[in-house]
Amino acid sequence: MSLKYVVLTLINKQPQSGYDIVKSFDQSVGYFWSASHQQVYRELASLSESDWIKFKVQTQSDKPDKKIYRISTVGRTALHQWASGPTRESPVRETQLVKMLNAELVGIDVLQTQLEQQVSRTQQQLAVYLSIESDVYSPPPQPGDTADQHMLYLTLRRGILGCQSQLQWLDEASRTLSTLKT
Amino acid sequence: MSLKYVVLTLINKQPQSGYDIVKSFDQSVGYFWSASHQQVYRELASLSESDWIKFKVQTQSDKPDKKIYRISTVGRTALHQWASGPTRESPVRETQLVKMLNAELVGIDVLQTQLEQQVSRTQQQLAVYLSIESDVYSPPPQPGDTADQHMLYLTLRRGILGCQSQLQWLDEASRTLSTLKT
DNA sequence: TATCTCATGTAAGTGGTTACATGATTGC
DNA sequence: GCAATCATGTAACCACTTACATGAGATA
Repeated sequence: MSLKYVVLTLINKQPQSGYDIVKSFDQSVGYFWSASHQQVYRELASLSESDWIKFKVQTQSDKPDKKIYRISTVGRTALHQWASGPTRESPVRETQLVKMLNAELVGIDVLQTQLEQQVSRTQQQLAVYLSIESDVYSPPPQPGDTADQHMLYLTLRRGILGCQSQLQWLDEASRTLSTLKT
Repeated sequence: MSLKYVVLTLINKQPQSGYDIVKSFDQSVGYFWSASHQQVYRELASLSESDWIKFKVQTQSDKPDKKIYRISTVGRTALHQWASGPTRESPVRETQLVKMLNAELVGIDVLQTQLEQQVSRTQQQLAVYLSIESDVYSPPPQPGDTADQHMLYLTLRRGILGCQSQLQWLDEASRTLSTLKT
């Protein structure tokens, strides 16, 4: 799939270690892509083997050594080609909806509890995104700013809008379940 | 993951053949889960092997024979247990956002074209959902209707809200790209 | 003494995609 | 004759998860 290109994108922006990339997945890139450290290290190994990236070992006295990866010319070409191509929509997979279809089997109460948990998780997530928006992006990027800044803001916006849409559905769903209980 | 349980859910509602299940994925269940026929048949084989489902071959004179699957007692217990348990949020993966981060590499024009394609695909999708909503669910399910009907409607609503949120973001993103071009 | 952060990996198993394969019937 | 629908599968490969593993320095 495209984890390969996510990793390439990050290395293209800034030469860095596998550990740094993992941190990006936990933080900034995390609101539109997730990956575990095992995936990242395996991807780095395979990208390195196909010569899309190169690395140099950087020794450190106080911390373990790290490998600093940078993109190669072929790598940048490949990234360009991929990013220019058409985008296929990613497959939909919503576990909660499957469970909802089993309403008669599990009972309404169980579903309500599950939805409540989703509400609080989504609200927390949204709160994080909104605080980033007001801390980092107020005012939002202006025409004079770099394309990069605009794009990062747009990815954050995607996260925010997604959460809000999710919450709206969760509200509809909770109301429906309530009416079914009486 | 939970493809296993999606298949179980469908068989639990109504004993049916693999082919029927594949059709469900292309149609109704399609707006919150996707699966290819290969996946479905493999899942049926493995569910059958673990005795969560049973099948009988139904011979047909005009069409090829089919295997009609039904859920077993252990299968229903397993489904109940899974559906009652906590739901983890599914990992986020949005390819287009990764491409957006490469704005400086590929250029704004390319991204605009990609977004336009996403807009038209999403609009088509939304139109389909909305027509189902007005054809099948007007008026929407009332308190007296079956839980199943309410749940099916909610899954449709999830699809609609998702499309609308996506379109809202696409609009924001397109505007941003326009301002960057000048 | 125990846990956290930094930094890297291997191994086994499951889930998912792509391509290949068959064979009968119906409709244009 | 060609494509579509019905109905089932296999094989190879790629993506992803879970668990296991190491080892040093920092902090409580």
